[in-house]
Amino acid sequence: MARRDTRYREAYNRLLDFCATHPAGTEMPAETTLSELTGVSRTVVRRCLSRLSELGVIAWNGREKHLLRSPVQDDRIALPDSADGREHLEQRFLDWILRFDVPAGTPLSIAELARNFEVAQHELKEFLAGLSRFGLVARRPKGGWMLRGFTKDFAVELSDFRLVLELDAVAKAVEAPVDHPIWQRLAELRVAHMDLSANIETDFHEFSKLDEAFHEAINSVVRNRFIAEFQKVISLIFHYHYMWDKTHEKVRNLAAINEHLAIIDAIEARDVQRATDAARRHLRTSKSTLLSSLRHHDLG
Amino acid sequence: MARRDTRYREAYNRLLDFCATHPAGTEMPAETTLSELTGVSRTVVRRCLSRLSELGVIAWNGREKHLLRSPVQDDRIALPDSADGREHLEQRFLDWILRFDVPAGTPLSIAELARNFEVAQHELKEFLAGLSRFGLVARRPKGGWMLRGFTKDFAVELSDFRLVLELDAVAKAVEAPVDHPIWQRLAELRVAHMDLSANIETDFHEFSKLDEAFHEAINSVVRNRFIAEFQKVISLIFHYHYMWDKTHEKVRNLAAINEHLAIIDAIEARDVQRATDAARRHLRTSKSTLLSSLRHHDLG
DNA sequence: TGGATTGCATTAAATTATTAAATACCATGA
DNA sequence: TCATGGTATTTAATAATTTAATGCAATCCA
Repeated sequence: MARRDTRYREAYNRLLDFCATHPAGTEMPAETTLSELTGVSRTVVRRCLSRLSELGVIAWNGREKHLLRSPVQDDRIALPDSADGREHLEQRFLDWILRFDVPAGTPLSIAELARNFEVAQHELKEFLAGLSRFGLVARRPKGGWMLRGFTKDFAVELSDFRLVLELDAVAKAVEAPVDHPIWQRLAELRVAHMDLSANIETDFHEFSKLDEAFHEAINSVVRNRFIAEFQKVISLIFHYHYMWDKTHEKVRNLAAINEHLAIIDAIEARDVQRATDAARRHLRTSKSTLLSSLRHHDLG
Repeated sequence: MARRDTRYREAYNRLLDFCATHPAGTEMPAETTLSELTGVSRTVVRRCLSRLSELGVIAWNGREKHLLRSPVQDDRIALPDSADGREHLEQRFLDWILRFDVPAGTPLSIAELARNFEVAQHELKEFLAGLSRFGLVARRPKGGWMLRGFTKDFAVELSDFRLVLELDAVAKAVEAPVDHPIWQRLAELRVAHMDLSANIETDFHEFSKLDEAFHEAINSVVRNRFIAEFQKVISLIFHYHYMWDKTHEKVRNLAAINEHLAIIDAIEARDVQRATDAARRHLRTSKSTLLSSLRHHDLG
């Protein structure tokens, strides 16, 4: 029960590795040194030394501690299979909402989500608490959480807000220094867009990912924690709702591809006016798609 | 240990009140009905009925449950003194940062904060997780949290962004319907500003609160979850840094009061151009104050 | 017979308790 | 005297526990 001792286990194995690089009889460094070496506190180092001493790998008596024998495979301590769960939790959570078309108002069960995503409940709670700051989820009156949808009015405002952020980003992109990674990125995106355009008949559903990549690239020139976080959620919401509206998907996506290309052209030409105009046009399309997807979803 | 039974206690007392309104012998309603009446689940209702039965207030046998006697004061169950902690946690936390001039990079101890603010540790953790979405706090590599500061570049961007949001808000305020609470609020704020202006010699440090109230009022016309949350943090950060710079505080605050009054005038006159110009002027002052406060703080 | 109600079991969420790890402080010895 | 080790205290992570909610089958009475 209680806290995991992964830290200790990892440090222990690392110390074992350290021992292996020295011959028997070698004097071990000070606890503080080992602590820095392994990146853990002295408390953990001492626990490790204790075990090393018990197993007879070292002799330990106060400051006197020297290597007795080379460690063998059997001395190693087992690690719990690395749960990289928290890493991509956001990605996976948003993806889940998208993929299963989770409707607004759905109660979110901490226990169930934690099971499915294989993370601890408290981690999921923290995660939801974070999302609630964006109004994406909210606490329910009698406890628990729910997914919040948004009304048409809100969708309009969100679109407008997105417009403001993205026009700013486009303007900054146009003025990015020549060695900024954005140029490389834009060149790649241009190719990807043209490829998809060529195979639009079959691969039109691939556009969603490309759209996300495109907007992320544009916004990457804005170095601002606040805006970056918001952009993540905004792009999620747009995607989320795009998914709902399957009507004319191919035609719509082809049109969007061309709008993207126009923006890329203008940015590469370093033409602010043309770039912001193109962006404005594209975002207007986006907005109406979002609104119509809301309508369709409400009817269904 | 474990979960609080406040819900049960409150429901129980409410049921007692209900019993008091009926004479002995009255048949009690169904569990479901009582559940709706008290706003808790049937599980809790049954626990309450159990106790009522034990104390001889009712006779309970399956569906047969009737009042035996009127409840007396002594039947009541004690409530834990209402911890409204979570309610104002944000306010109090931000206030603490402000008041004690907590510098960037300060490690935040969950345990200590939870003690000081008298909330449970897990609540504080959720709260910090929320703030981390705004980049205001962050996890430290070896666990725990820290307060993140921001660089001068970031302050500039934040100011610019604030400008965008607030100009939008001002423009919307000018077009607010006549029955919108903003008008009442603005009238009150005008009086408060003039009062403070009259007593500026002694009360100039009171401006900080007024400033917050003013900007909050302006932004209250924008009905958008995202922007609203954002504004909260922006206003916090501006306050936070205002506090650092004590130079010329009186003069600066008097100037700001007049700028505020100019904005109020223009909004009340429903003059968009004048209002946005006034706002732009005020926010320019704000920005330079923010930047100079950063400089002073860095030097100190 | 069927709709409402209860009894029971399952599941979830909130909160405490417990353990691992970090840190602070004192003691000691080269 | 300063680096190092010993010990105590404190903190953060997480499991365990309790309250509360919910779902389903059994049951009662019209």
